[in-house]
Amino acid sequence: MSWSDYKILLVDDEKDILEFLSYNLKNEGFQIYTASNGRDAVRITGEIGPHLVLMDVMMPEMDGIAACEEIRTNKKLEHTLVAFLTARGEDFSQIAGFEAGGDDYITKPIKPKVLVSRIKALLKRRSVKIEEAETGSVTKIVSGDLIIDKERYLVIKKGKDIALPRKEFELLSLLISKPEKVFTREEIFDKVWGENIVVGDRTIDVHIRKLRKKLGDKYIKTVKGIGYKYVVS
Amino acid sequence: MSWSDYKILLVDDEKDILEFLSYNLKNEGFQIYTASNGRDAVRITGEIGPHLVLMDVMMPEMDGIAACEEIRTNKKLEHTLVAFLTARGEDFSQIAGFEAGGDDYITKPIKPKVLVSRIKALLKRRSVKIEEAETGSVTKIVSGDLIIDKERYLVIKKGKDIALPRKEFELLSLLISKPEKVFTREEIFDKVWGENIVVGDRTIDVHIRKLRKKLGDKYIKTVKGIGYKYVVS
DNA sequence: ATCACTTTGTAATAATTTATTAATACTAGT
DNA sequence: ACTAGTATTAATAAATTATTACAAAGTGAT
Repeated sequence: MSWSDYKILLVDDEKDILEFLSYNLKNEGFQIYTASNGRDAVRITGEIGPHLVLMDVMMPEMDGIAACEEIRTNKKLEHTLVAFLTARGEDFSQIAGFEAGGDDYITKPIKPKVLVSRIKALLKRRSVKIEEAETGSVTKIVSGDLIIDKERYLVIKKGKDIALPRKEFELLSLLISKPEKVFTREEIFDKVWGENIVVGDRTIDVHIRKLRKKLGDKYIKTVKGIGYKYVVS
Repeated sequence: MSWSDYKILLVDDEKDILEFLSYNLKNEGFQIYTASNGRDAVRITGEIGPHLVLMDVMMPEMDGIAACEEIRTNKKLEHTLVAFLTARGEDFSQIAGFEAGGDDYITKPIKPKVLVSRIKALLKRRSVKIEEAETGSVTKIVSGDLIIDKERYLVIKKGKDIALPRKEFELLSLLISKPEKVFTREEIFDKVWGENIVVGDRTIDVHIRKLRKKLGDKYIKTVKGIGYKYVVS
């Protein structure tokens, strides 16, 4: 998945800002759509299903927070990321934004470089779960250049199949289910081994080691004193 | 939310001071209420639910500390801020260390300008905790231009991720959980290290140093003789 | 049941990161 | 200028993770 596969909807009532954002993000290859108020934003989001909606908080017609809440009620858009733009100093808007279900907020003014890296980080942070039509259970997870195929119990890295033993597979699945989230050793034990199974302290490390050997070092990061997390390079 | 939406209860047994405070804060638009002893303060607080109680420590009937304790037992008032007024030279380490204690303390005499900015800082720069929907646990704390991301175990400063080791992360989390509140060294030891762990006197300083190095100097302020506080510039 | 093979877990120890101490310098308030 | 408290730094200790080799348990085919 390259940057040009991502659709981003920009929403702001000030034309200048819309142009500034648009220009900088188009330069990175993103597909850019725009809207100038909350109501349009909700409508367009429903139509095109963008990966990210980047939206001003204060707008006529419908403010960003209300629009975000609206978007969040649509089950089809549950994987859509919403980030808010707020002027420095509008503390309370920032806050409300998070509570409305925003994934990030970005303060204006912002330098193009910072804007772009922030947006890339946001987009990379998510993994896409593919559900089976009938049962609704997750059969594949796509994240970065890895695909977890739960049906076939293997990982596809850049088109190459890598078979993994059960424990290793489950460990990786767990970590990749929430990229960037740090899973504590305790959490890992609970979810991969089960609550009352007791194994030695270094067992997780060894499994992590084996995963790293098979996949490469860059996917699983150690957070010392806490646990491990899956990251998209 | 504008300043006139905030209710402040002033408590002092000296009429002059009450007038001084009242005059200056009314000028800023705050809704001001007054009481001249602790017992009244507790009663009025329960009745009107002020956003902030600004209270002298030494008072007849019921001193500020006892009144604060009382207020803290009321679940409905858990978001009420309590700040103490203390005469310069009074041993306010007692106050600061107090368990349910105040969120800030202000030394008399104080210039109107300083008073007002201090109060505004208290009211406005509250940090906001964002809870995860499922578990109800706090996953993010937003304050000023920092975001504490407990899930990813890192601090985001203007969109930049800064990874912190465990102790540093916990120390910062503690301080940022109540901006402007001074945490005594004792409190910090209790909450970050644990009640019976004993470490040397300079350990906290070193961790503060490391945080300052990574985040910049402006976030953590030393309050000599008492402890440290997180401030929003 | 046995063999060959895979998977899982353990133990020892190396490597690394983080925490703490200790010595010394600095600073603000009298 | 003195003092009490804080800052800074580098060295050292402690905690945690990585790595390796190997043992035990499981699997499947003959």
